[in-house]
Amino acid sequence: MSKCEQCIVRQFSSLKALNKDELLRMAECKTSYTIKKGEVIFEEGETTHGIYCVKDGVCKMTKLSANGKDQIVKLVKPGELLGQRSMISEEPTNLSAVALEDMEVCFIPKTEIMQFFNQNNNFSMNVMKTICGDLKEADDHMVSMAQKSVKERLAETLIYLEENFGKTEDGCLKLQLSREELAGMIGTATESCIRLLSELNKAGLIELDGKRIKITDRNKLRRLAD
Amino acid sequence: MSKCEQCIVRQFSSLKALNKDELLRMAECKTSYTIKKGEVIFEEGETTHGIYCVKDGVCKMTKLSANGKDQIVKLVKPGELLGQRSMISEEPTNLSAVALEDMEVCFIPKTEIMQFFNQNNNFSMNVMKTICGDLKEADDHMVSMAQKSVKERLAETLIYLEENFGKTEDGCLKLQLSREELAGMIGTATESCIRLLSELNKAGLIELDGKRIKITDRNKLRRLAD
DNA sequence: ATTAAAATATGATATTTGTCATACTTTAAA
DNA sequence: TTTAAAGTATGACAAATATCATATTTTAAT
Repeated sequence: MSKCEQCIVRQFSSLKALNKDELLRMAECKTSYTIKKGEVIFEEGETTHGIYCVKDGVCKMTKLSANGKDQIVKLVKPGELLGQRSMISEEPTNLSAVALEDMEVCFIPKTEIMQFFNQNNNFSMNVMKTICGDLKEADDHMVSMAQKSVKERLAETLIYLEENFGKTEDGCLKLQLSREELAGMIGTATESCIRLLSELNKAGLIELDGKRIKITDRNKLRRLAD
Repeated sequence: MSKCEQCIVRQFSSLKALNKDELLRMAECKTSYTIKKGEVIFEEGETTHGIYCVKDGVCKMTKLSANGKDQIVKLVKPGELLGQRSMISEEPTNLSAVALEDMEVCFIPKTEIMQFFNQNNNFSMNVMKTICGDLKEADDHMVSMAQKSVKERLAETLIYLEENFGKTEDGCLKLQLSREELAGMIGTATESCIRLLSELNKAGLIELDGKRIKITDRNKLRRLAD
């Protein structure tokens, strides 16, 4: 059982407000999991009894829409917490969490988190601020979906992926999504996504090498995204 | 200065967790406003220094998109609070609030709310739960925007308006939105919205009488919405 | 009551996007 | 290494949606 005190990613989440004593208690009751790429952490509709702290690897939060397609609502990276929303609301989760890479996560039971809420006001405020940030992002995201064209959303998403998940030494997006997943992020058909990628490629804004994508003209791409 | 203790709408918001003492304090520092239909309560980008409690009337929360159209992100009715998100995040608001009807609202300064956060854990949890509920709605809304057709979104929205804002004695939607506003809710061009309303009218699912809309076949409309 | 302005309605047309078919390429399993 | 399956790519076409033009109706100001 590793010590939460020494865990670096804690610094990036609401958990940074916890004191030594609280961290020791958390270390004792947490459970660590290794999750392989493609595996499900929890599924839409499930009741979770705590939250997951992502130590390593990225996962997607998806929602199955009425037409049978998986919409990717959000990507979650190391340092972030999973499942706070449904734990606080005391409802089943509205989203599924699926690993996009091999992951390491720690599960912290609800009872423990609730104690922190009661004892540590800084922690509560941190969680509240995080959720408020998520809400703002969700609203902005919704407006994009409603008002922008697919091409604009694709451009926007490519820039988002580069800014938030970085690039490899040769300049390609580090986070590799399938075309289907990319289509699921921007809310379009896989073929449309592929077609528009080709178009951006021909226009010289990006380069395609199989699954790998390199942004070659960031400015034009950003202008396209609005 | 009216007493918060006796205000009915308080029961519907996070404020129901406040005790007598806290309510007295709040009554002393709050400011009441009357807002006429069409007036702006706050504008996207403004910094607010507290929250508004809606006592009467409905308002729309909008965001101006890059293409110059106002997207309606959310409607807020009596009993709900306005501006919590940006107050907690300590950021300018990302949305504008505009009255759709004559309104009565009370402004409660941030300092006061922050004291409640520190003293009253029930209140904090209530606020947190409300914001979590908003987040869930925003995510669901986003998926609708991304995956549903304009016609499906229109059907969905009409049902939402009836369920949440009721109907007049003669069965029309009580909340009267202009076609442009309705288009702004579903994220489409005003003409498309008008055209689809005509279509639903001809198909016998709704009846149109100028600006007024009556749902005549709720089941078919619901099936259309998915 | 009259009139101008705004809102609603509808047609014509262009553009965007989705769907289906099919070919090619990569990946992973036997 | 071979082979099947999955993923990527592209064409052809259909459907959905936006845009522009214009007519009609409603609303509000004079």
